[in-house]
Amino acid sequence: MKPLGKTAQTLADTFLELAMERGYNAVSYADLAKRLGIRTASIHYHFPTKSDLGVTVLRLYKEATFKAVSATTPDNPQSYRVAFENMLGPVRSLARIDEASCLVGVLGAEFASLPEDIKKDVRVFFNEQEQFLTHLLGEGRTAGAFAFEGEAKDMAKMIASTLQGAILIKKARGDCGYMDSILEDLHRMIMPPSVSTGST
Amino acid sequence: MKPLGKTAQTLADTFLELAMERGYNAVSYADLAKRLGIRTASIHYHFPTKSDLGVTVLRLYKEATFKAVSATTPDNPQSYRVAFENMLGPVRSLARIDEASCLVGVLGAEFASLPEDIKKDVRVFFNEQEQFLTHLLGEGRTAGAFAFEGEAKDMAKMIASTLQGAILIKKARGDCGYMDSILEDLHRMIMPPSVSTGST
DNA sequence: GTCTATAAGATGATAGAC
DNA sequence: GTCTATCATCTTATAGAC
Repeated sequence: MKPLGKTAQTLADTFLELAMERGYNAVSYADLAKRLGIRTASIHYHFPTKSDLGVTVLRLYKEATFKAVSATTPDNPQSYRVAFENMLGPVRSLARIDEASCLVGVLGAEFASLPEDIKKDVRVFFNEQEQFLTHLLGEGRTAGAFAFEGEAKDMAKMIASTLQGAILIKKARGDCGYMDSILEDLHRMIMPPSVSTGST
Repeated sequence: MKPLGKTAQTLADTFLELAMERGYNAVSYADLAKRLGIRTASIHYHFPTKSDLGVTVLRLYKEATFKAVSATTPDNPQSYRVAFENMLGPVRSLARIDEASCLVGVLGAEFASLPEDIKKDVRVFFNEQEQFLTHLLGEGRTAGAFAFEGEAKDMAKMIASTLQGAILIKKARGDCGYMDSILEDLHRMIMPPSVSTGST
């Protein structure tokens, strides 16, 4: 929606970075203040409460995650594969940072301890991700872009779960290469035999 | 190793329950004291520091997870399938509790904020799980119990990641049925066409 | 083993000056 | 927008009585 001011944006960026490493509960205003060289009171000017900050960061994260998704064209099979690859973009970025994992996954892990606003947004994220993937896979299969057995929704759940788990294990093991075989396997799982692995 | 006293055991059980819902950082001695009807000082008698408690709980969790794994018999294909199903036992239990997810996954999500002892144990857990699954799948395939393409290690990573991610998403969405299709899909992924889904 | 009492520090947050 | 000062509360942890 409305663009953040410079300090607010830096605060959001920093909070995201730390939360992806430690979790929501382990990031304090004091941590952010130290990083930016300001006082904690100044942060409250931009984000009155911690949950305000969390909601904003989650909103930006969601926008970044779904913006990469180009519009698909029913008569062009290739467009579905492009959309799928776009969806993987942020994942591939995260895969290279060994201390970080998906913000939404982290929040999911801490779920019961989160403020109500954030709980809601995490649920919405997973719902929308599943819907997006289900449509992409279902319509893409009809268009001949993908090939797999069973329901599109079940494949969407498989892919979302595998990515989420892999990125988490990658972080805990500090192994940047962990996701390589996973991404290839997922690719193989939905691509017709003719399509080769599109690694970046 | 050494069995815990009654209070220590209850403390460990309660900590596990709460940590699987909220994360490690969001469970305090005050929470435990309230639950057991004792004072926080009493908890320090059983577990001097919080990381002592965490390490103990993680050890018990690991033992419960791996104990279900029966010894496999190379000349009996069925024994590999039994071992695989035993491994899924704890997962199926967790799948039915909608507020809970895997302790190790939760700790993985909070990784950078954890005490060093616990970080180490989390890493060891994931390492051993991968090794166990790799051997089970590899030798099981040789024995004719499983059928899949590619390296056993890659399939082990797929399965571990998918389970971890699915159980996390299940918790965030509060959807007990979420894992049903996932477990069936994983089954289908490694079982020869003749073997039907062994649902509990 | 459990208690009271207490400490020392962190935490999220506010009021009001500049 | 950022600061100082201050707050109430929570957090892990210890000393010592019962």
